[in-house]
Amino acid sequence: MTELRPGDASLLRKVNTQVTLRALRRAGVATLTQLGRVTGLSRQTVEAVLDELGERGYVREVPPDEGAMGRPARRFGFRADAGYVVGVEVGGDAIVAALADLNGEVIAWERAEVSGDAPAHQRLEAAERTALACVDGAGVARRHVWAVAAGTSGIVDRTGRVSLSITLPGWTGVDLAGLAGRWFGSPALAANDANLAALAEHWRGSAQHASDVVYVLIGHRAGAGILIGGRLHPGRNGAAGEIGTLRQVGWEDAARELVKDASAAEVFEAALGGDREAVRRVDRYAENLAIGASALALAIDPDLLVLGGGYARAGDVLLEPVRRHLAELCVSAPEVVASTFGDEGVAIGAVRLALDHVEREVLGL
Amino acid sequence: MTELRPGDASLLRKVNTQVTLRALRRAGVATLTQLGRVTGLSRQTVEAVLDELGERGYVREVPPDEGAMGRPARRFGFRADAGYVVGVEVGGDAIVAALADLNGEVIAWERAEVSGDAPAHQRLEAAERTALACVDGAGVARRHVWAVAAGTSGIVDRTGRVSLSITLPGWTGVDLAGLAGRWFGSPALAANDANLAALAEHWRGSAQHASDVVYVLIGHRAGAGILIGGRLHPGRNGAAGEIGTLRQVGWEDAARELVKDASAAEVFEAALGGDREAVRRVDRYAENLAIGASALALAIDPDLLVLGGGYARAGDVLLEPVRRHLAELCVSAPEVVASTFGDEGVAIGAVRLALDHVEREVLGL
DNA sequence: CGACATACGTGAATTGGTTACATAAGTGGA
DNA sequence: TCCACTTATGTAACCAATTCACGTATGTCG
Repeated sequence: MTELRPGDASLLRKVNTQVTLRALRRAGVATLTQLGRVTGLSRQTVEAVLDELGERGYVREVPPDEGAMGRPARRFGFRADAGYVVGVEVGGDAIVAALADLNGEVIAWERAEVSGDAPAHQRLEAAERTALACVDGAGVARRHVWAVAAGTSGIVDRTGRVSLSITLPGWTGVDLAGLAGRWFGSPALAANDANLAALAEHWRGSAQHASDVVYVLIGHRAGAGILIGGRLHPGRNGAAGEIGTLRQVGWEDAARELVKDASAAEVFEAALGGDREAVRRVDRYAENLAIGASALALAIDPDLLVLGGGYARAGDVLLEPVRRHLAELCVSAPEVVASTFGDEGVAIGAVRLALDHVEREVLGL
Repeated sequence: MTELRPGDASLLRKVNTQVTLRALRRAGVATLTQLGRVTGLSRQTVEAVLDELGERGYVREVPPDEGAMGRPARRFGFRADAGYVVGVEVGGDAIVAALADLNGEVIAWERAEVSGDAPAHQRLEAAERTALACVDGAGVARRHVWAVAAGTSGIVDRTGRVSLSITLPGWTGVDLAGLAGRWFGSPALAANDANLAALAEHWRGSAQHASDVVYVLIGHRAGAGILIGGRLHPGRNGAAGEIGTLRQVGWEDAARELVKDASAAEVFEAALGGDREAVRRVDRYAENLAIGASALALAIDPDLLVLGGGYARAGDVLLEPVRRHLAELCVSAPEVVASTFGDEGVAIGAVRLALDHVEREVLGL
């Protein structure tokens, strides 16, 4: 239930600040009159709001446009460089960090390899180093990082603690959000990697126009992330989408059978070339995948199913059989598309999560 | 995305009207000062709001309290009888209609049997007759019915049309909401029965304190309804929760095996008495149920799983083995409870859905 | 250089809300 | 019966946010 609070006059200003800010960010740079028109507010109100935002450092005046008719209008722009957020993927064999401004423009990447057998403390140190290097390398002051989000495999509870990890040694029980908060002394969040990848697709990828999304992250292990109404649905324990653990679904050994003796890329390549055995194996893998995916699709009836992660790069060689099997299994199968992002999806989703936090807590609402 | 509109002063009044109305409905009857205290608004504002609501017919002044200290305060109450809603279950072999006031108090029930083989038009006529009889019998004028909602088995799309029904003859394609709208000339909604039953449990049943709920309706056929954030999650095509159609899940023939030669009630009775064969059959049924339920639970990771419908009345004889199998299948199995409502759950959920519509559309927000 | 277009600046009016304080209308005890 | 006490009501002054109206400023174009 939405907690409904009474409103005095200052509520109006809050609402109109949000409206104006949103319009300004969409427009990039705009005049008072333009903002008044798109928001439906009077020019005077927009001006008052922008004055306030200017004092708080979120908005700056830019030089007026030249060559236009009439008196030149003052122009304003959102100060995307007023603050920054960091999104980090703490993966099995790599750390990926992204630094983004308040518009979500990624201005720096940093990447580091890490052994899959590395103990938790070592992985955490690598993550911290990578995040700090990313920020320092871009010449951004650390105190300007307003929020950090981290994504990792396994089940992450709502406090940002890894409550269960099967793949990473010593990872269960790690308070990822708590530790990440110390990197920059900022608020910090943590979530499951597939969930974040789903968020990324909804933000700037294949799922922009979908509201309910199931994202299946496929690689050595498969996991799923779920968006309901465009928002993360982690579930009570952060375990939503963990369908792979159901024996009947068969995600456990699906990947193992696929690769058996060759690398996954080789198998997909061979299947694309028409190799009978490879085609059969890919089809079998697709079927297993489709069983789990259909369980999710039937449960949630999403607008869209996105396949991402390493194996998704295979493209239609894999997508087609998945679509075929899914259609057999589902009453009304959702559209199936490939992820837009490659390795960066999780970090981009983490950036989005951190931005969500900033927009909620700092910019108000 | 929440469409963010600019606010002028009248927005404040809207917000404060909602706050006041909610406080008044919670309190039942209250004075201006009391409402001011709980809402955080000034007495004057509350008075102005209540004046308006009084003119619109939603609030009435009641005689002041006697015997209290100080000047007697004017007292106000929500006029729950300003309007009514009707909730109808259009089931396989019965129609159940409930008439409720704006507080959701059910003031009349009406029930009619209908043959499972009855063609669609006959079932629809029975539904209309039952709904009208319910309202007429309570002495409520038909024009005071502000909204109607109907629940039925099968997949109901977001326009309220039955897009797929396996059990009821000729039911696929019926525009249930459209037809129900003609009964009273009111707005009308339609949804899947399990979804509505879930809503009922969340409103006044076993799931009041849960936010994400999976409700499994078990009887001759099993279906599921899903609540996310306390709200209905029908999915893109209204098919969310239709996990039973997945072959691997085995809901298709679970019930058939259970009853085989006896009635379900007899089997549960026998199992309770310790009959080995009956216990074995119930356990097998519970396992099948748990497989499907665990797929839903893993997908959504709900706060609570509610078992309802005819078979759920068996109680712990069935619940216990379901819990046991579920714990084996799920990483972190949700709590499992029995539904609070018997046959009335769907109609009560329909009442809630109709009330939701009224509160949204008529009372504003 | 004047006509035109467009944005800016200011003041009054409106709406909705709050605080402060005098006044009204009960109860309870002397 | 009357007076103190308690609690609610009524009224006035004030504030915050917004809008509208209108005059003024500042550019371009012919």
